[in-house]
Amino acid sequence: MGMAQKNIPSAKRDHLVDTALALFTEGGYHAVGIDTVLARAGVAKMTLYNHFASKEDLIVAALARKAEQSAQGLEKALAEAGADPQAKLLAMFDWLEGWFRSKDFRGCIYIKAAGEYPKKKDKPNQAALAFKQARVRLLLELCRQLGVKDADTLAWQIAMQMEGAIVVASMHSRPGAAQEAKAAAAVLIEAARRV
Amino acid sequence: MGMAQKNIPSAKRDHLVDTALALFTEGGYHAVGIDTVLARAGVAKMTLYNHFASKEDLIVAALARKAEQSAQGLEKALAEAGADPQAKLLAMFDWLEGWFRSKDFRGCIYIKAAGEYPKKKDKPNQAALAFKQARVRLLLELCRQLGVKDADTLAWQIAMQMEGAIVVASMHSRPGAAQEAKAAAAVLIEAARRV
DNA sequence: CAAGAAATATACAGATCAGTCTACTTTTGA
DNA sequence: TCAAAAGTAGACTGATCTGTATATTTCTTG
Repeated sequence: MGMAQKNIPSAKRDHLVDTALALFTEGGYHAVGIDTVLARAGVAKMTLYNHFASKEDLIVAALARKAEQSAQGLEKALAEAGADPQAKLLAMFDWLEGWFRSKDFRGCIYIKAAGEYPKKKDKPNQAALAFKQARVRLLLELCRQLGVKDADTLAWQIAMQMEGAIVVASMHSRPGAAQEAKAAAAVLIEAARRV
Repeated sequence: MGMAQKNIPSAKRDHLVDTALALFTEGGYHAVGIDTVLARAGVAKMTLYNHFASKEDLIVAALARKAEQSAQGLEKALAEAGADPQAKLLAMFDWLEGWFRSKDFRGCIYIKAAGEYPKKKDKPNQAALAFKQARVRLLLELCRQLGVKDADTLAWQIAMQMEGAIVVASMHSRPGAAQEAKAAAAVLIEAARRV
């Protein structure tokens, strides 16, 4: 019978996830219905439910897809910044600016996912938190490499500067926020070095 | 006939807005239906639609109610901080921490509103942006009083530190983010003074 | 080619959604 | 007191929602 197994790679599944990511990014999670995604993807409803148990699972897959893309782009940007951890940290804000200035920038889908699925047990909420935690771990690792005394505090401060830049850039339509945040991060790093 | 006029003060209307604010804060805007709000408020559906043209208008009213409460609390905190603009700026982060540690802290309803109503023409989006703009204006005024050279940049940097603190506190369940952000703001202010 | 898997179209269930309508009751204020 | 205003109950649209059932077709691959 016509039943694909869940989580098995498939071109249709891939396309579905890509379409879902684009539409949820544009319109939000609750506001965009399954039927809209299916129509845009040109895929039958049963194909969706053969690959995913629920809409929330599709959302989680879309969040994971974005996480891959994001990690890939960021790793490249960090590699191009060279070996210096400070240069890498500051390069993250240039990378942010590139995102802010891309024509399809609609803010952070993880912040939005946590907003629309506020309960800790909600799968999109868990996926969003996991992504953010990974980013903080990356910041913490770089701050440790800086050799500053309180790497933990600095990492969270830079994390907040980044999250704030995303919020300001999206809500106020202010892509230049990235450079202001970068300058702030530089000041924070210098101050942390001096301690 | 039984038709109250829109935007006319009324105890029922007030209670409806309070209930809506609480429920939308907890569960999100699309996820919480009109019927849920009405049931919780103990109010008839026609009472809602006699006071508001649509659900979105009720959301806007709830956002406005929160803005009043927020402005009231913040003004008090700033007044208690004394006349020094730097003290006022740093006091904002203590005020943030109080909010983060309140048992009903669920993140920023304006960030969420902008996320769920992403189009600029959506009324909740406009209301959310207006609130955030007002806050930036307040920060800018305080930074100008500091007498630093680039008050504009400093104001946006502190704004980002605040927004980031809100995101981190809510997503990572980290109310202590407020103090880390406060320390960061102090560093940024000191650096801006030196220029 | 042939068999099995994958994807399809379509109809449907059952719930929920925002919003309307009507007739009735309660509250309010001159 | 009495009339207008405000609020209520409840049925009712008509749309939309997630998810399922079924029968058919297309694709893949040995």
